[in-house]
Amino acid sequence: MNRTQELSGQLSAATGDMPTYQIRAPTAALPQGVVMAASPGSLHSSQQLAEEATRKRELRLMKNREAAKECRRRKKEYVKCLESRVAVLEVQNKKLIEELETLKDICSPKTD
DNA sequence: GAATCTACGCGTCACGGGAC
DNA sequence: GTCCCGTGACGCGTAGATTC
Repeated sequence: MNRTQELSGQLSAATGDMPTYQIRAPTAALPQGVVMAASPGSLHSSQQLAEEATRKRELRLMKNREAAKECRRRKKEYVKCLESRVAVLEVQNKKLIEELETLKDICSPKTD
C-alpha cells in the first residue's frame, strides 16, 4: 500500500551504471521555513527580514517542487529501463536454455 | 450506486553530500 | 560554515477497479 515501500531496500546497481535508491527512517519534524541567516552586511527592519525569509522560502519550495518532479520522472525512466532489460534477459535466457537442450540431444549417446 | 481498495502523482519536509 | 541540489519519506487527493 505504501508507495515508498515499493522501492524498499536498494535497487541494486547490478549493471554499474544505475543510480541507487535507499530508504531512510523518518525523523522528527522541524519547520522547513526556519530562517538560516540574514543578508550579510545590511541593516533590515524585522519586517524586511521576514519578507526576505518568506521570499527565500517560496523560492526554495518552488525549486524543490520542480526538482521533485524531475527526480520522479528520472526514477520512472530508470525503472522502465530496468524492466526492459529484464525482458531482454528473459528472452536471452530462454534461448540459451533451448540451445542447451538441443546440444544435449546432439551430444548424448544413443541408448538402444 | 455506495463503499472500499489500489495505484499514482503531487507538495512538502528532512537529510546528506558536493561546491564555494 | 553556508548554500544548493537530489532524493527518500510522508501525507493527501484523485481516478479507476473491485466488492457488496
